[in-house]
Amino acid sequence: MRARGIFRRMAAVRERELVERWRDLLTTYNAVANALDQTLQREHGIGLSEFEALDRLIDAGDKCVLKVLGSDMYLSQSALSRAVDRLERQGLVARSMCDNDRRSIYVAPTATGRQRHADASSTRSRILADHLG
Amino acid sequence: MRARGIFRRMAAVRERELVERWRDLLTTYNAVANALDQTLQREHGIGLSEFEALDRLIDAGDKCVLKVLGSDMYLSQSALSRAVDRLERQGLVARSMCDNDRRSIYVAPTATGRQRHADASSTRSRILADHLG
DNA sequence: CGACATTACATGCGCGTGCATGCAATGTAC
DNA sequence: GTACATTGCATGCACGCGCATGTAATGTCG
Repeated sequence: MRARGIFRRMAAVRERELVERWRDLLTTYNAVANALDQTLQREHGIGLSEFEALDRLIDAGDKCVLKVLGSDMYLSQSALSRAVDRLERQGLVARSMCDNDRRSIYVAPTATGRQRHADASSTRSRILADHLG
Repeated sequence: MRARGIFRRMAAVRERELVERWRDLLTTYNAVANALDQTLQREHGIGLSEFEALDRLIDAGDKCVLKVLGSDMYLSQSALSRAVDRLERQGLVARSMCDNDRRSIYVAPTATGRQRHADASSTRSRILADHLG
């Protein structure tokens, strides 16, 4: 009887810890994400999702099928499609057909896109150092 | 000369670590937030923001000025106002006038709201244990 | 007292998101 | 070969968000 009470109390403590960790995650994420999004938008004219897509694209090499690019991202397929739309409209990436599988679409950064990414990367480092340093 | 190279390399390593931590934060947050939002919506008819508002309201005691409730939340003032709208429309909280300062508005959970919160809390614990355990 | 700034909240607006769907290309079964 | 399922991407739609603004109540200064 006494033992059951102890176990229940331990479980309750564990739950409170989880909730606290979750609230920390919520506030930290929103603070960093908002700061990044606003600063990138103001200083480089691109939002957070566009930058993340461009960043992972350049990380993956010069050319990447859209599906592969989306496979390790947090965005849904439609959100990524539209983020690439916005990047393309600014001339930062270019879509091209894939001959092997004509359903797939290659995305490649342009020279302008590479430059923009380099500029924005230092902004990202600054914001991340401010919030996560 | 050699020393400058070493420092630059150390700074680069530190930046890569920050970016990696940030990507972890992005993916973890989105995974937990999406799972929580969908499960709460499906099993209890409320979204993540509504639950967070209700949760903090009950944590703060029975009655709370809207401004105070928003002070430790990640949501903007307008987003919180509308989250409370949705909670009120479902009869889970009630707004009331504040006699001291008639600009302020009290928010209080109803009996139904307290019950819904208790039910949803166990769902939250389950999801958090799955993702952060 | 009156004029102006500030606070607390609600709301119009544009935008990015996920979901569901559409469409064309590919794979699979017979 | 034909019929059907599946894959990769684009798009209509509803919705929640932040920003800017509106509105009423309060504080402040002369």
